[in-house]
Amino acid sequence: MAETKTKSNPGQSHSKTLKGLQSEVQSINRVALSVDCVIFGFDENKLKVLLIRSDLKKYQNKFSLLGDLVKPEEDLEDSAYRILKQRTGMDDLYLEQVHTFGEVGRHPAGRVVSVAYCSLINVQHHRLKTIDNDLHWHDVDSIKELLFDHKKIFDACYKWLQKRVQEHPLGFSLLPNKFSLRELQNLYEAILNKKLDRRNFRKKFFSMNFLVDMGEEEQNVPHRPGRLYKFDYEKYEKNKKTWSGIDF
Amino acid sequence: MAETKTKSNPGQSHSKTLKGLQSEVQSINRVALSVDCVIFGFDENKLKVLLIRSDLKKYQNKFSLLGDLVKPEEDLEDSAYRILKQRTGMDDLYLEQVHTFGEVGRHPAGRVVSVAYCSLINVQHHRLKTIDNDLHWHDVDSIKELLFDHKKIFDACYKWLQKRVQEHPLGFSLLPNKFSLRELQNLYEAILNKKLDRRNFRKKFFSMNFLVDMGEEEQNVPHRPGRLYKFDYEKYEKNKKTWSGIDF
DNA sequence: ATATTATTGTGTAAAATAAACACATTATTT
DNA sequence: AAATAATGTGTTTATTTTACACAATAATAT
Repeated sequence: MAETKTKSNPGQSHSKTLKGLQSEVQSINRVALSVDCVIFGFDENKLKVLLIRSDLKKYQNKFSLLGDLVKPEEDLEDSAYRILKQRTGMDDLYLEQVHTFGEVGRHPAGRVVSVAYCSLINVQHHRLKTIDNDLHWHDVDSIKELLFDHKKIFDACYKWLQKRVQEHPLGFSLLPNKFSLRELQNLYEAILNKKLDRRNFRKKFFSMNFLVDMGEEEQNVPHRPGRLYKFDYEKYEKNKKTWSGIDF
Repeated sequence: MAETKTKSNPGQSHSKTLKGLQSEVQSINRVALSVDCVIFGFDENKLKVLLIRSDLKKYQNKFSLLGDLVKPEEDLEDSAYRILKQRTGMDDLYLEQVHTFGEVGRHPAGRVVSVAYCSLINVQHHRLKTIDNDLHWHDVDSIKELLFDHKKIFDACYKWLQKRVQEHPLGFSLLPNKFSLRELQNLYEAILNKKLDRRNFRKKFFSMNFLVDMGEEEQNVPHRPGRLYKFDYEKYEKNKKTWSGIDF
């Protein structure tokens, strides 16, 4: 919040005290604030989203994003990290704020404004410590309806991801540390929902100079194994100025 | 907000009632929510931002963004439009949400989470109905310090604008309805803070097929006058698929 | 009137990037 | 040993971006 002034008193400023503002902030005009996380994963060559069956009896056959109220003494972003930790058992996940949804009627329990965050996780890691029986991965293209306005929130985050992944190297958060170029391409094809040219795809990523050849090969594939690479963040930072895209 | 479940009770769901959630939403965990608007203008070939001298006695020598608390019965976006209307007297301004700032200590009056909006206005129109003596246009490159964390909010919105203007035709909101290509280029140079090649600039905009030649020329310029154009939103919608950029 | 000034309006060539496309190689399976 | 299925690699073409110069025009100064 910034400066408020009564419309009837234009041109007269310095009329408010901090104390007056404090009481305004502490008593009236408050709303419930929540965070909803759209957590993407990548498994079996499909883009997935982590959902939970609604806690609420009335809505128990609907799926929902993972969210919670922001606590009064908690930074907004910390709130999102807390939800991720509670739900996945994982720390240090990729997390970015996408949009805030604040229509009056969006939540049946009253005025709840929700800040949407997008998170990307490595499904393999998550599998080992799945915490909650009601949490499930859903194919993104199977999402037809969600609780409240969560479909709208999901759509916004999915579009955001499709755009963002073409400008920033965030897809690696969805893959194991070591991956083949085929896996990387499958990921991009799943996110963008279109086929890409294999040779041009390889050329493009190699030219960006942030993939490190691990000198290893895929195991247990029923065909010639591909080389394994890892994403090197330092090399990314060093080279990103020289690329063509805005700031991939 | 979405689904909350006590950490101590994993795997057990459908445990909450809507009523229970309602009381949670209505009593505890509430915060003050505000909207802060970064209002850009373009005048004398410079990008400007509309600021107000702080209302608060304690901070009366600091400048501030234009904001207010969100009312309990007001859509978030409507809150932003209300602020714009109050401060500029103008309706139907370009407005887009940019980011939400929710650190615990960001506001001295208590916990205030703020949603930042970016707005673009035609300064010529605004001049005619300036409402408030404490409102002033500031060159964006003169902004060194603002109230609270408003500099951070401003920076985020300015970066957002620089990126957004290269993907969407929103710069026209900053210009008069009729403008010369030189004015348009000056605008882009001011926003991006760099020189552009005049011939390539013209070629690019003409190729996008949304500028309509008004058959008029500039008046009162001390040199050969340029032709005047207007931005045609319908033509933009019709042709935007055919361009090179992501979705300029 | 004339010259001067400042800016408009226009096209092409070179460079960089993106797109299209085929075949030999290598593990695995049969 | 043959069949399978995917890897690894380069070139050609099309498209996009960049760099760059000069004649035309209206206003101003002389």
